[in-house]
Amino acid sequence: MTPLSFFKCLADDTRLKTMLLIALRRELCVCDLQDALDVSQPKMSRHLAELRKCKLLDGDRRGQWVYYRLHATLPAWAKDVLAKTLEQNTVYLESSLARLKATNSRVCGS
Amino acid sequence: MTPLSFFKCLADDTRLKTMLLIALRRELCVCDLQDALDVSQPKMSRHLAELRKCKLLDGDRRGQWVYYRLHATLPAWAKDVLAKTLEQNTVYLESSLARLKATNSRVCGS
DNA sequence: AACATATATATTATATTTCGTATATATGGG
DNA sequence: CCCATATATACGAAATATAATATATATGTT
Repeated sequence: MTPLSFFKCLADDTRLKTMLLIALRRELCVCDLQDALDVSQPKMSRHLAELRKCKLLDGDRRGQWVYYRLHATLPAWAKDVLAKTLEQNTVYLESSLARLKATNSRVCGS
Repeated sequence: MTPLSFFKCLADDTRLKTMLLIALRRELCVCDLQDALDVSQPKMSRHLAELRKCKLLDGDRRGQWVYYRLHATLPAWAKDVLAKTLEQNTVYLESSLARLKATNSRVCGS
């Protein structure tokens, strides 16, 4: 993973928020993300596919749900970038986080 | 400057290398960058214009040359991102750095 | 097996980005 | 003022990215 491909992945609102939310929460399933980011199902899935392809994320299926987390091979500097960005940009994630919490208080997919 | 616009700026080879080189060397003039990155003059200028517009860089003219440096208002987290990226990706910058050194051993623009 | 839910992909249209070429502006030196 | 050099911008073409819609696959339930 080159720095360029890493930043290209972060250069889209859906993907950036996805990465930050997962960095924060360790793992999230597709429907959580979809609700938190308020995007259509295919849109969410497409962006996750790209993040998988670039090895930023890895997904594992548990029953009908697929849970995504940071890819095991994601370099330390990339994790640091996510952590720094997260720390200093709470406003950017605000509304997504609010929706995420609302979703999580229900059962996923209910 | 939102995290999204920041990462969009870094999502291009010319702009990313430009930012990293300037983070490393504090300031560089257009022709140095143009030589180091081996790109055409309008291409260099266009990307610098975008980095200026997004307030990642600031340029000041001294005589016929314009020197670029990190924008005074660039947030600390953004500088940290550049520093981390720089530290752990020497290979990515390798050849540009080599060309930069070669150029700097001459007078700029000779 | 039939059906519901979660997720992934394909197709096509649209929007955005990037680039090359040409041209404009700014500075410095005869 | 004329010319050379450095830098910036405008414009149209080509490449790339994104999205909506439709469809496919996988799992769980009855």
